[in-house]
Amino acid sequence: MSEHNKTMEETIFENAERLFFEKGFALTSTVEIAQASGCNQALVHYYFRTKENLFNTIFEKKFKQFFQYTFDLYTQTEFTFAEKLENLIRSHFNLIVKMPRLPYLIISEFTRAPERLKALREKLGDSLGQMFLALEKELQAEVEAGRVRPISAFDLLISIVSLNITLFVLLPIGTQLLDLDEQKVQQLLEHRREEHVSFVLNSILIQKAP
Amino acid sequence: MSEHNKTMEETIFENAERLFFEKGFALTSTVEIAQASGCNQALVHYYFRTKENLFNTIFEKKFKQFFQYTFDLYTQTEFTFAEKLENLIRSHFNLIVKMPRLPYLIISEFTRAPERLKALREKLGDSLGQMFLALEKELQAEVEAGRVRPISAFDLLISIVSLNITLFVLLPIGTQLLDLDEQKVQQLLEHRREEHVSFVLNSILIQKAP
DNA sequence: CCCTAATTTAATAGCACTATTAAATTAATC
DNA sequence: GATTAATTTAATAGTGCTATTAAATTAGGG
Repeated sequence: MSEHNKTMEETIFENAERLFFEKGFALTSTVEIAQASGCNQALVHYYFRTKENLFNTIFEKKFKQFFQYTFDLYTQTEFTFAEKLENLIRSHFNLIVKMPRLPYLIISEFTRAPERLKALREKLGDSLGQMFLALEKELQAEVEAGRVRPISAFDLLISIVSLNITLFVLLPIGTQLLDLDEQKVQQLLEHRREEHVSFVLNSILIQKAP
Repeated sequence: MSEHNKTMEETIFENAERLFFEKGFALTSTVEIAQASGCNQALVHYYFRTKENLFNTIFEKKFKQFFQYTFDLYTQTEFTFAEKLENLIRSHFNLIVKMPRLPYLIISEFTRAPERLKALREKLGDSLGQMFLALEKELQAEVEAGRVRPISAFDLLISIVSLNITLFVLLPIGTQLLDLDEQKVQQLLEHRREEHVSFVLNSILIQKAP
């Protein structure tokens, strides 16, 4: 239990968050947000002025959160490269499990209004760049040691991200298409998580001849 | 040159196609389609009755086209498994190059209205299933021969599709974020196409000890 | 209890859009 | 050239939405 009862502003914010994530910007109206929060629609505008404003606040919060986590994933150091990579893939996957609609939202909202990207790039700061450089350095050391096939950190990350996000972007469609129940979905996710790990490690690690 | 000048119905259809692919269903209005076609907005409704109708006609056409092509990709037989796989990945990639906005449209429109899936599943017929079975059979033969690590056709296809489509879904965002010009985009695509081939083949083929 | 500020509501202006209708125009046929 | 059908337009009903304004209500501090 939190100290105080939720203020209406918080309630609105949370309902907006939920609805935007469920249905995206265009299909969520301020009327609906108000109804879900048990207040008048004008109140939504009183607190957040515009729908765009409200959405951006929510979106930026989640976006930053996501990339901050992603950054944190790569700061442990007591592992081998292969282990760290394995961790990275699993953690990134697990992170998306917690925010399964974020990839779709990022895609659809930046496709709708690409100009917002530049603003976010600044707000993100260097964290992503730092992580990238750290990975690149270690990766190239492994390549030179002959333990990893030649590949750039850029390519490696794109591939990992592609595998992870597409699964969640296509999951609603796949669930519908294949008539999957909750349990089947769970199984599929666990299976694919390990498949992503295998897929990437098998692809870049050079097997020693026995 | 075609035999006759385009009828207004065709003009409307083509402009609608272009606009829907550029901006998706929600952000394209029948007014805009009419303006682009040089006619009154009522005419769009005269020929196609509703916007939904027009969109579905266009979408189903492209969707079928895409999967028909995909199916055709896997009917050649005079190659080794590795070569066929290589072909499949490259051709699938090249196909998306020709319809780069289709993946995004499939994702966004089925996310918007998932019930349409069932209808399309029937219209697609067996072609996809056939291709799937053919691949599965060959794949498992390779696995048993020890030339390929154990993996299902399902997993393999998901991974290939993930790599290929995410690239195009994220490309508009990436282009904006990294300030890529047309030439850089071209280079990136060619590079990634080959990277996808390497990534998949390295991942599933078992290297012989020298 | 009164005053003031914060919160909430009711009402509505105004926009963009889809879809329909009836009328006008063009083309086709006889 | 008159008649009919096909095409196109003008006008508009009707919907659902965002945002604003002014008024009403609630809560807190003196």
